[in-house]
Amino acid sequence: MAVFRRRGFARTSIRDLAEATGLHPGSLYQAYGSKEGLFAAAVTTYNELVVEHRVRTHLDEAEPPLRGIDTFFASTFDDDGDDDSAADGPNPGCLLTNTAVEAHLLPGTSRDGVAAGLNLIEQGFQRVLERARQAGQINPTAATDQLAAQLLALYQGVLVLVRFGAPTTKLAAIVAHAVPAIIASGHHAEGST
Amino acid sequence: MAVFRRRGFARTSIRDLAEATGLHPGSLYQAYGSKEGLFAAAVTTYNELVVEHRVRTHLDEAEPPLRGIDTFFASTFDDDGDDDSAADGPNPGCLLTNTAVEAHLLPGTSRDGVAAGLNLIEQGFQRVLERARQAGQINPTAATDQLAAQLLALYQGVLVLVRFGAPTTKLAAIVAHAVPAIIASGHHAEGST
DNA sequence: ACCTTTGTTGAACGTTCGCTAAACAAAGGG
DNA sequence: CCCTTTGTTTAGCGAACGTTCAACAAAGGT
Repeated sequence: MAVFRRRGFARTSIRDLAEATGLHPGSLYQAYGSKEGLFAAAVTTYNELVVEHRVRTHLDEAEPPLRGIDTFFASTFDDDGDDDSAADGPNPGCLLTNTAVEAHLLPGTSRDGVAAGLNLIEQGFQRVLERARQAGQINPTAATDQLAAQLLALYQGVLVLVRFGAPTTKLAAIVAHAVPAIIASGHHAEGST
Repeated sequence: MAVFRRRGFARTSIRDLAEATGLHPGSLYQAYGSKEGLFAAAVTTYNELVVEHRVRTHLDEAEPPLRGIDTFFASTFDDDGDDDSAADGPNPGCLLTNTAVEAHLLPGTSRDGVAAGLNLIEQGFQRVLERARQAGQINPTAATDQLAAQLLALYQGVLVLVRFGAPTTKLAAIVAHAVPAIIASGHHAEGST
């Protein structure tokens, strides 16, 4: 899973995967049927182990709710993220983002996995925005589904820049301003009505 | 160039490129030295033919200035973009975005090309924001360099979702709300001071 | 016309790829 | 214990890969 995250599907060979898993090619084929099957399983596992965990930690359990959004973004480029990010070398970004740009060249199972992962994130954004609303942190009439979609787009963009190695200070500034701007647009637009 | 954009570096073979260019492998090697050299040249050409053109059309020449930002975003998923986008099949997104997530596995020349392209876009955003400021469309004290960085991140995220095949209506809604929210944050933050 | 330089072609090289199947090992059941 | 089933290993297959180079063609100069 980590190897796919760093190298992408096309550049990761079965031999790379054999080495990373400690299993030999025959076993991998026995278990997953093909390289694509293995990849789809890796995406699913990534969603379960990484995405769900991050969504739960930062979006479902953080207090105050809006603080969780900040840390969700910041943890993509801080060194306190998931295990893979702590490893030496360039930040691997997010398997979903890295895969999204090549997903149309993969079978539908991998694409469905990416879609599921993106949906986890978007729904997580929406839930935390609902919590923020109930906590009086944002306007009661803010369209949280719309805000969640916007945050997802921004999040993907930040991940691209993270992956490309943009300076951490720049990323932090982007997040510090753009996230509140988007969230506040619920306030602002309604406030001026 | 178009093949790289659709398939990425790793998945594009020299034979693909020979077919696309009409030149044989030996000629490609004579001219570019290696597959990586060819790729770096493709990124440079993409910046010159596609990115510069888009930046000039939408950001440098559009009136009113803020309208240009809208069309710059919208043309990533409308069918009236550059020639490649008009072709049949999934939207190829942006070569820079697609490359950014694998750039650390490529030589520095390609990475420099991606950095140059991203910079073209960011500087284009900043120039159009300056124009908007002079036209009285945004707050005179807005930090246009900061806004430009935020717009670049959002733009990259939109491109990821475009590439992944997100519904056009969803993308349009994201752009319609998030872009003005970010731009208005110059207004809003200063307005409340 | 002939020679030199530049550019192109096409076959083939060594390497790597995804994948397979026979051989082997481990686990389970009677 | 023996047999069957399941899982693993390992060598090797055919195909594809990036790249090279001898042969050929085209362009330029005298």
